[in-house]
This record gives sequence, structure tokens and C-alpha cells, in this order.
Amino acid sequence: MSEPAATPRRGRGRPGYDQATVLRRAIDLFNRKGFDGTSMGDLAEELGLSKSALYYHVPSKTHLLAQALDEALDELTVVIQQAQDEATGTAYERLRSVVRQSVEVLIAHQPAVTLLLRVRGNSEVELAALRRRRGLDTQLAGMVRAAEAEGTVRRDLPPDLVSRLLFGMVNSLVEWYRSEGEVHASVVSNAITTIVFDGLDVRPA
Amino acid sequence: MSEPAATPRRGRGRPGYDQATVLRRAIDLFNRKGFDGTSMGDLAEELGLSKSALYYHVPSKTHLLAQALDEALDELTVVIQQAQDEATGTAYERLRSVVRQSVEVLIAHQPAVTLLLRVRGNSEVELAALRRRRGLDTQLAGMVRAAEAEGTVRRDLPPDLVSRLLFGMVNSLVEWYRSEGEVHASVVSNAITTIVFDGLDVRPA
DNA sequence: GTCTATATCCTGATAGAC
DNA sequence: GTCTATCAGGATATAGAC
Repeated sequence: MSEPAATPRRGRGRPGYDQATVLRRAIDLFNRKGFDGTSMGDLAEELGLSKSALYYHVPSKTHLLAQALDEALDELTVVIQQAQDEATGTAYERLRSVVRQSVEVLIAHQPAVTLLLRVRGNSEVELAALRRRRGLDTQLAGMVRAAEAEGTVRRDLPPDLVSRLLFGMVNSLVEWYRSEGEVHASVVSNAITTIVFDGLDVRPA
Repeated sequence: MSEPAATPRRGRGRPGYDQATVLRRAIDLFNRKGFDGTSMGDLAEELGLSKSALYYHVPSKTHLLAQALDEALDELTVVIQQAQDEATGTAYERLRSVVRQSVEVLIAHQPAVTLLLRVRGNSEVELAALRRRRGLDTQLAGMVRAAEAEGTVRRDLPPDLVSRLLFGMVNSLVEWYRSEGEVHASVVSNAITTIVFDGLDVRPA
């Protein structure tokens, strides 16, 4: 449990790695090759270290995963909590808002969220993350239900199904969106809300 | 390359396993624990066999993966090819049709398609599958573009983005849909086409 | 902070008896 | 068709020198 400096050393001396950098590179590798498909040797090589030097910076492979999943879950929790706390406005407006903000979080924290969405429950850490995630999904479904009950969203589709499909579309972002690419986050979140709420059909304005 | 019977033996004698059964159980396990997270020992245990007995039925772990990915890709290829060959009707109708039929294939071959959608390119087999899949995605994007060009689908959104989001929603089915569940395939495909083409907003009919 | 060396276990796959 | 036994390599993680 000895703590290496959390802030990168400036100037003279060997650079070393702060925990945040190791975590970031680890998440990237996990996403490229899968968590189980990535060995600590792979990660050490990626960082230009030996395996044992890597273990100086990080207690275990599992710990890296847990940190990443926590990052994603914490961010999503905040977004959903904020949306539910909005006393003003309609359920419809809260739903639109949470969709938009979910897209922003997915993009801002894309690597960590990608990892979260791929977790299968192979360990206690993964199971805990799945439980937390299920709670968030339930809250999102509740927001869709509220909008239907309010009558501002079509009532001929089961709200749980709508929720799954809607956030399935949102979550599919992680499969292709890259922040270095040419598509801005606002373009994506606008496209999603336009498709989902207005539909693709052309119709008189 | 000795061939075990492809059809299950009826009556007397030990049952053995035909290749199709082994493949089906393998795919299920791969989806529950991830391909890399599943060992041949796990699969043998699931089948109630020793590892070496399993290797009598199957040449390698990679071969199981290749067969599963081929199943998924073959089915998707047929659907997309059929949709493109429809000379009659508008591009809009072809697009609606390919969405509906993609949902049917995803549901009918859910385990194999799930595996396909999770492939990361960790081996030559996975890379080949990704290449084939990219070709299909390109064809789907072309169908969205055609509908936009035709003017039957809104033109204020980039067609490649629309395609990614639309089929992102479709593909997200594999994350939760179970054929044993209460939701029928037609309900799902109807919900998707309704959301995507008509939108969730309530509006005058 | 990084290294070499090592412990221990698990992996995919094979040999050969029954 | 299934088994026990085995192999070579790779996995996570640790010990201890520098």
C-alpha cells in the first residue's frame, strides 16, 4: 500500500507513472483487446515497463477494472440523479434532458463507459458493477414511464421496451464514437433526440 | 478430421454429442462469460465431459468461434442481400424492410449474433469476421443514404450517423432479448420501426 | 522505481489406454 | 467416445537486488 506520487513529477529524474496515467492506458488496452484478452504483460509492454515494475504502481488487475467501472458508474449516477431532481418542467423535458446528458457522459468518459457496458459478471467486482448498473437502468425506465403517464410521449409502446431501445441506441455510441473524429458530441446528441422523439419520416412541419 | 455422427444417436448406447449441440452450448457459455473468459475446461464441465473428450468432438476453441461467427454473418448477409435485390418499391420501403428483417435475424440467431457483435479482433478469425461485418455495415449505410436521396427520410441528419444509430438500436437487442421471455419478436420490431420512423412524440394522426 | 528470477496456477492441446 | 496423464506456454502476482 505504499503510495507512489499521484501527480506527475516535473523536470529532472525518471518520470515514473502516476496512477491516473496507468489507469487510462489500461482502460484503452482493455477496450481494444477485452479485459480477459489483456494480460498484465501486455499492459506493461504498452507502458514500456516490466511486469513487476507495473505492480509497483498498481495492486492488481482487478483493482484497475474496479476503478474504471467506478468512474463510469459515478458519472452516470450523477447525470441520472440530477435529471430526477429537476422539479421544474415536464417528465418529457426531463427525459430529453437525461438522454442528452447521457450522450455527453458517454462521450466524455467513453473508455470507462465502454468497459462498463461490456462487463459480463465474471468476478465479484463485475457483479457489483452490474448490480449498480441495473439500478440506473431501472431509474431510466421510470423516467420513460413518467413521460408516457404524462401523455407527452406515445402510449402505444411498453415503456420498459422503449427505455431499453432508447438507451440501447445511446449506449451503441461506445462502439464507434471517437473523440478525435470529426463528429462533435452535440451533433450526435442532436441526431439521437431528433430520431427518437421526432422520427426519421419526413412530414409537414 | 474424423467425423463424429452429426445426428444424435437414438436409443441404446451412450449419447455422445453431435457437433451442433456442442457448438450451441459453447456459444451460450461464450456469451455468458466472454470468449476469452471461457476455457475449454469450462465448456467440458458444462457438457459433463473431460477436456480431452471434448477435443474428440471439436478441433479447437478457435474453430468453435469461427463457426459461430460464420453463422451470424451468413444470416445477416442473406437479409441485406435480399433487401438490396428488391427492385420494387422505394428505398424507404427497403430500409424499413431491412430493419424489420434484421431484428428477426438477431432474435432467431441471437447467441451467434451476440458473439459477433462482441468480437474485438484478437485473432485472425476475429479480424476476418470484423472485415466481413464492416462490409455489411457499409451496405446498410448505403440504404439509409438512398432513402435520404429519395427524399422519403429526413435530410437534416448525416446518413452514416443515422445508420450507426439506427442499427446500434437494433443491435442493442442482443444485450437483453431472450426468446424465452414474454416479448414477442414482432412487438420488438414494431417498436423499433415506430420509434425510429415515427418518433416518440405525440402528434395529431 | 525498475529490474531479474521465481512461485503457482491455468491454458489450449495431445498421447495413449480402455 | 471417454478417460488419465502430460506438455509447453502463459497467467497473476511476489521476492529481493539495485
